[in-house]
Amino acid sequence: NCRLGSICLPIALEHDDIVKLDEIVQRGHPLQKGDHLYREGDAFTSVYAVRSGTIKAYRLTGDGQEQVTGFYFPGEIIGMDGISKDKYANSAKALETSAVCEIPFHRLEELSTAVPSMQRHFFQLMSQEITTDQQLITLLSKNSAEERIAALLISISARNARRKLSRTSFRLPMSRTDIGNFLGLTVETVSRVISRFNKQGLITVESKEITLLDLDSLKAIADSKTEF
Amino acid sequence: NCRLGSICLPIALEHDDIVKLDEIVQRGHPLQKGDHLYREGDAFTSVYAVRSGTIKAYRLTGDGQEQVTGFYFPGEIIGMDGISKDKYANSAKALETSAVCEIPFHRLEELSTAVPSMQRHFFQLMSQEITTDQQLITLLSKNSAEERIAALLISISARNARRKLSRTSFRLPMSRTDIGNFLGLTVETVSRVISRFNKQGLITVESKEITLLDLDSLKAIADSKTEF
DNA sequence: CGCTACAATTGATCTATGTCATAGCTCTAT
DNA sequence: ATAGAGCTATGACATAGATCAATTGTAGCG
Repeated sequence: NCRLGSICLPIALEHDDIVKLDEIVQRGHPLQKGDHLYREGDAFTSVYAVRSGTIKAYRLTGDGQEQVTGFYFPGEIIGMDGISKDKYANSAKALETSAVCEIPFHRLEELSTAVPSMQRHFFQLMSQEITTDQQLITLLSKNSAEERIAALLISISARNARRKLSRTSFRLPMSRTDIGNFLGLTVETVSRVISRFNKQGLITVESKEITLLDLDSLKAIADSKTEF
Repeated sequence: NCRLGSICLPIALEHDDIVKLDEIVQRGHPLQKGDHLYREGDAFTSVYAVRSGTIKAYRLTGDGQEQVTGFYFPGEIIGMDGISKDKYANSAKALETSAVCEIPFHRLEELSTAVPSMQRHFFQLMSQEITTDQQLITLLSKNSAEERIAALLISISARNARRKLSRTSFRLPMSRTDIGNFLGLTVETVSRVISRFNKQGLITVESKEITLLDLDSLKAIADSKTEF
């Protein structure tokens, strides 16, 4: 029922292998809004597939500020940053009621050794995370506030589409502060840009409910520099 | 002689396993300044361990600008971003005469299946790349020009130290333009900050030759927000 | 149901960094 | 050597976005 085979794992795996993976996955794990899945520095044990809800990943800077490093939606995998040092490099916190599948890493390693296609798939997931981070680097280093926010809206829209949800109408699970933090902007700037998009007729907003009225124009703004 | 065992692969591997790895590595590959190791979009075949010199990784944005995503020094591994889509997501170019060891990925996969510690090590390398990228994200989104440049200098210094080279005196292999591009700054800002550090007695510069006179102060500037 | 605390908006002002312009420097190739 | 093509440096000016401040909106909670 947690369709790992099709969502978390878009790559072709033999049916038998999916069954094997299925066996090591721990279900359940309901999280309330604000609950932590793990914290920066905790011993690394597992990666998690988001089943429902939204998870925010963030790390603390030297002076105690928060840096949001990603938002994770259903079907996405979180926690792979913990592998290198055997402890999580980020904290992960639920932005709303969420559920995740826990995948104990040592089991995943064993399975990867036994099943080469599983190993390959996991290499690909990690590589994917690298390229996603590099896209964010580009966004932060080259794009204006408007471009960054348009890119985020388009990204969320595309991820919704992948889950067969509306591409144009959805609820933003994160606060304006989190958006700003993720995109390297202040809350005020985020608020202003969103208001501007609203006035320009590109979107409609009622607090967190958002409707993208002119996807093409938003894409044009976002893609002016980078795909995201 | 290419001491893979100790530098590229700091993790403990059995002697026999190192020998096996050694067998699949292709030596040689001399690169002249400006030569490409691979280009964005090329079919992914191998990852590379830098043996000598410096390699710059970069990608092109939608409007054709360059975004530098990393500098790779001896002992570091480049090309892992290519795994997810079976083509390189970055171009890699030699900033000076360099040599690399080519590690064909399909051989590495086979070896990883056969040797669990090898698999684990490669997972760790990829995870390491993720956390490095996330540190850069933080740097770009939270830190001032001075902090970014101090952080880069400290990072290069630390990587030199790891190779038993001088921690305080070295040649910057990349141009000011590349530095700015990597750090999300313009050349002019890079130049000005470096001049300022010079005037403040923190460093000495003669074009690309640089000496860090006051490592502690530089660290204080860099670490004010983030380790790098 | 109303209180409280936090989230979002909006305006006024400030500032770090970008942009533009110029000039000197450095390396490479002839 | 020397010419040329890029690099690097530095100044003057412009601006996107930060900061500060005040107001309104919203969601938990007793």
